[in-house]
Amino acid sequence: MRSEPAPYEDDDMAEYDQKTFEEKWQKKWQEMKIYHFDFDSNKKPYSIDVPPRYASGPLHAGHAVHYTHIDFAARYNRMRGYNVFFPLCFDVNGIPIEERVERQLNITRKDIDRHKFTKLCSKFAEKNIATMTNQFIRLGESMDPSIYYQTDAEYYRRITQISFIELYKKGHIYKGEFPVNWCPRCMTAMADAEVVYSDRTTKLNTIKFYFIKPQDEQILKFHGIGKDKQGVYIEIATTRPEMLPACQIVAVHPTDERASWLVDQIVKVPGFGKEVKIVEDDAVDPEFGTGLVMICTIGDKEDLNWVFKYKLPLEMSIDEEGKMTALCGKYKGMKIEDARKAVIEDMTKNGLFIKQEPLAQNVGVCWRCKTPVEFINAKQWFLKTIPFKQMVLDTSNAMRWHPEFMKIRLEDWVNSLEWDWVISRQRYFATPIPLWECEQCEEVVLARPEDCYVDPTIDKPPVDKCQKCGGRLKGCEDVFDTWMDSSISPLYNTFWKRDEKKFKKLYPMSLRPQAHDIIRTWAFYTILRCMLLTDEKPFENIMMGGFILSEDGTPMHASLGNVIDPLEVINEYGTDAFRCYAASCALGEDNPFRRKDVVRGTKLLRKLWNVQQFIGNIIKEGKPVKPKKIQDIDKWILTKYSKLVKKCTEQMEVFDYSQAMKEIEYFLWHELADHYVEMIKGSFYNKENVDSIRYTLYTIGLGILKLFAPFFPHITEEIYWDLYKEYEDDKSIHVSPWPEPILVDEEKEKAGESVKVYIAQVRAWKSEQGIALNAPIQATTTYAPKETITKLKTGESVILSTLKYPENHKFIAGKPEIQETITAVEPVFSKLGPTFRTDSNKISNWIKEHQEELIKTIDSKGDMLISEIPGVKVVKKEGLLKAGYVQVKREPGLKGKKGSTILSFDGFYVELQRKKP
RNA sequence: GGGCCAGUGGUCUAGUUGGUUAUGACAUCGCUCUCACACGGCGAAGGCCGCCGGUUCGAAUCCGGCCUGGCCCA
Repeated sequence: MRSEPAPYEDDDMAEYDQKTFEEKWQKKWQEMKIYHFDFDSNKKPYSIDVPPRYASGPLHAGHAVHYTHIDFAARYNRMRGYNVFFPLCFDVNGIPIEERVERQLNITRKDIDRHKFTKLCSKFAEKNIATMTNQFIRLGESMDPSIYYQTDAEYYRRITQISFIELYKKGHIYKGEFPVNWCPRCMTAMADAEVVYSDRTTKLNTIKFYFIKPQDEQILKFHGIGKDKQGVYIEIATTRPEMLPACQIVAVHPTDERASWLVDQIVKVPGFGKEVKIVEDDAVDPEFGTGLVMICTIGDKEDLNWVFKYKLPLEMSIDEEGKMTALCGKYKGMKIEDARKAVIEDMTKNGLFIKQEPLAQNVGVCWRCKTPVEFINAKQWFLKTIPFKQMVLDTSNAMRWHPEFMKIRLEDWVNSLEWDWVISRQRYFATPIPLWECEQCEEVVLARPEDCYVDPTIDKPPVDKCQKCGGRLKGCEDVFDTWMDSSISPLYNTFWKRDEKKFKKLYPMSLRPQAHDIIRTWAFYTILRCMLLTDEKPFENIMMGGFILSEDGTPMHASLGNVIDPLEVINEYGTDAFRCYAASCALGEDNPFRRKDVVRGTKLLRKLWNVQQFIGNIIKEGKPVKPKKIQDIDKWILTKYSKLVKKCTEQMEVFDYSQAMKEIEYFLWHELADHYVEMIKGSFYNKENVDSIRYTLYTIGLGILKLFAPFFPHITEEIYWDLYKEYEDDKSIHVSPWPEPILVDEEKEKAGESVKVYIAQVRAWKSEQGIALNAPIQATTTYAPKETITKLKTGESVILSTLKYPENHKFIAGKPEIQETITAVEPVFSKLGPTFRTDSNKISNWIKEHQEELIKTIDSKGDMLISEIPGVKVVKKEGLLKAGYVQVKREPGLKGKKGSTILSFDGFYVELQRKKP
């Protein structure tokens, strides 16, 4: 690295080239290995349960922002002195990868050998992993590759399997025959979480159900009831006529006027002849169709409630492949859509069909292939969740949520749960369920934990045959829902069942960062599993990221073509600028991608660079020691800086990055650059208070660089090495300690503010008058109230330097002899309101309407009693002005003393010598 | 249909223990090259704070209803 700072006079000041040094540091950091978690360290660990990135494709800007937020936490805590555990990791199991591979090769998984297929999936994922690993580097992520994991590796799946065996032994796992969400295309069961809802138009068919008994003619007066030569019938509207063979009952709402006639009657299912009873149930929507509904096992979740309520048999009309079952008679083996058409055709032929009309419907579909989800009765493995609702809620309460309202979403989800978690999938590319079953008696033989990882479709069971009946054992072909893998990430990370000592040290983890769309899955399942296995919460903090939308405010979707590639942004503006946008995204809120904030980032970075170059020139002679006397204006900026450090630290602690960033930015740009630097420049070049200024600028320069370091790792490292490294021991700013407040002097801060205002006003005035800022002005006297003068005098040297050292200048307490007129008297609502309540409107109106009179009175008598306002009754004798009920606006006359001009600013006056003619 | 979040100048955004003059950025318009920075500095214009109602002396802020967008669920 460079050792000699460039001399100030030289033109070859450090060049600002963001992109070049970003690349340089990304390489160097890898060589320096500063982001490695140290297992032998005595430092307190700060462990992050990083979301293992799903390996189905490259990161988009939304992911990039989330991982950048996590990196802020990692870098901040590293500087706070923690031993940060921040693994690079990927999630590799599951259906989406299978699906991409199927689409890419134009095959289905059933076309080729199971194990060949999973190899293809691995290969596909590996390519994406390589791409994303590079993306993480380009994003400036300080992830640790030495604690890398991916969820499809045997070392990881092994832990999933062991956790299953443990849960099985604890009695939390069961195999059940249960209607499950089933995708007929993917041929797999799905968790509720995998069902998405989609609006589509379907057809509502009205068909005839004939009564088996003759009916009273009077019944015909009701709607939905008719008669033809075949007899009296009720009309029922259905979107699923192919499900008629599984029809169990017909229902009508209890308040329906037809209910008393219909309930307990028997009707015949059209086309199939089955006889079903009519019941009354208030779950029927009287507005829908004819207000009469048939209930089949089972068309949707609502039907399932009826199945339980009326204890209906689980007759299924649709099988696993989406074909009609034997129950459907002549329609057996037909596909759902074909069967629907055929049934309608046949009924039309037989006069059972009345009409068909379009219907907008919100239907549950497979989240992956958008095929409408069916329910089938299948044997599946379940993890009990319903008995543990309270446990999850209690655990969630024991963790700190950021932002807190996200916790409500988990609570709502938990409270609405009705079923246990279906953890088996009829897929290939996932963790095998580690058990064998007896082909005769279905006895379960679990794998031994020490044998895991096992693949029961290949590996032999621990025993030869069924211990119960001697039957042959068959390896389980089902695999786990991928959430079974990802929801033990805190256990994997902390060496559960691998290294008890490490586990004790690392569990629970410090932070779970994640996005809010997977609260019901990742957060919920993780809390559930970890509690069941360890009886302790998995993490201390949950940081919930919002959604990053496209620039137009719509969600990013490949199909919409609005996906933003973070590398494209980085190539154009640089990583630190992208991270500036990321920092501007408030936690937990939806943020559209704002290119402007990236551009703003480039400006901020340049400003930081320039300010630091200025400081660099001032500190180039060596590290300044703390001087015996720190000048007042330096105490002012050091106080402001110290308050910034304190506030910013608090905000970083609660992951409020957008706020923290804003504070630092404001301090840098305005307090430090616009005011402090401008104030001290003149006196510094004049060699006044040099030690104090050098110390102040070094302290703040380095401190602010550190505050920025988690956000802008590249530029801060570059500047650190350029300007500070030769005086500091830390080999990287990212492993240097977080700054501490230096001093807080409230009085000097207030005085400094007055000086700041004075100088800013003078500079603004010069700018307005078209006077060059470095031009001297012949100010002879500054007038102001006594206390303001006292404050201004503390900054006399910087004031004089700003005024460019007028020959003689005096501070005088009081007002210059000028004509000053009151222009307005305004009511002060915050004072009037609490005192006069209802009357305050009356008073303020009177003040507004009697300006002239009021101005006169105050001008001549100095004040006016509140009681003098007509209609106001007060006990105390109070002066309007004295009690603070009004504010007086004054304007100085333009005339000053002979030979001089008087300028008035807020609260002070500067007398200028007129130029000699 | 339900839960949560958001709705503030042309665009984006800060601000909610209620105080009448609402923050900043981008864009626009003046002025200005000053020895860190013209990708800078100084200034101007631009808002019935989504809509309607309520509470209050006073509402961007509290309450109720509605509309729009996002996420999740049914």
